Amino acid sequence: MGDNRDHALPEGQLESFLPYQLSIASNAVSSLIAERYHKRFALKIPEWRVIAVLGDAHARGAALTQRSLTAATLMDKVAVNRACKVLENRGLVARAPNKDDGRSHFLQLTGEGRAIHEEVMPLALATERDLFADFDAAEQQQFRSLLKRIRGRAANLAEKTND
Amino acid sequence: MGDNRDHALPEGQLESFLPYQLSIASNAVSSLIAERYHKRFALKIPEWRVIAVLGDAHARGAALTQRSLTAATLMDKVAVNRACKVLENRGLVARAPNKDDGRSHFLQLTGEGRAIHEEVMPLALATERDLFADFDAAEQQQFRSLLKRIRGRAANLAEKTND
DNA sequence: CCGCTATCGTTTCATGGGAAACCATAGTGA
DNA sequence: TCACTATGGTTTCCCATGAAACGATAGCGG
Repeated sequence: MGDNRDHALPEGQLESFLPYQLSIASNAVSSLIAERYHKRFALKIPEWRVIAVLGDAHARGAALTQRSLTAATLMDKVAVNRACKVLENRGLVARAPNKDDGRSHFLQLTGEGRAIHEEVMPLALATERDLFADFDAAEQQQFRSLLKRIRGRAANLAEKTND
Repeated sequence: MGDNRDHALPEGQLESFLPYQLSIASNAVSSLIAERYHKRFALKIPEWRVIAVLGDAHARGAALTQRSLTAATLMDKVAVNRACKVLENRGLVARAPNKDDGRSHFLQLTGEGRAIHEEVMPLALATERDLFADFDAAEQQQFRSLLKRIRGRAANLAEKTND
């Protein structure tokens, strides 16, 4: 028995475990994006998401509270708050009082914020294109649909487990 | 104009951004799994992964160093070390000296560890089945393949960016 | 054998992110 | 109007994670 040697694993069960594959794929993608945004705009992903949503809102002539940002980004309200503070300090976002509710403010992109948004979105879309360059249209659609189903399924199972 | 009101977003650009969908789907799945493992075995995901790989190795009569665990799980060496320490303290994993290299040890599941492994794997597979219950075989295969391609792509782009 | 460098594992440190506690304001019912 | 509860936002605390520093051993070249 000197066979107990250390060696690399030839395709263990972990490799074929779908949630594992999902996790590492997602991590790889997130890392790439985080790196690009950080390098070019010194923005973190939560901040970028807020900009994306606020830019969207601005195009529709709307301003949003943190509450609706939380809903729109699926991020934690703390994460939203932190991102907003950073963006406000950088002068990319401004707060306006909400006369209907003294607890909250309306947030919107400043001129500078919109300028960043104009640059940021193309980088996002370019990165998406880079990543999915060798997916044809049908595959992209399929991928979207599979992800959505999985997400629904997981949420569904989670609430059942929480009893 | 009093149109600047706060309201939920009707399908912004973020919603359709594929990396975003990937991220939230992955989070939902990971949370579900983490919750289940924590509830039934008080194991965290890194610990579970180590058990999975060591169980695999045991079936092949092999013992592994932390180094190869790191390679096999794609986790950080610190994460591997921490998981191993926890498992060792719980008596699920034992260290044997490595006579060829005084810096490392061979790790393997104890009897109790194997017993847990026997319980843990079915739960993993059941969860996988739960999650992908409404995917037919072709869809699962497709999903696997798409994930693998994306992962490769992202890794590829990342190294190009790191220059 | 003696240094020099590389590698394994461990510890320490910094950062990110979520949970819970907290404050202020809103809304509701007596 | 006066409690009482609910909610938006903020702060605080804690845990998970990865980077960097570190100690110990290995391996290599003189």
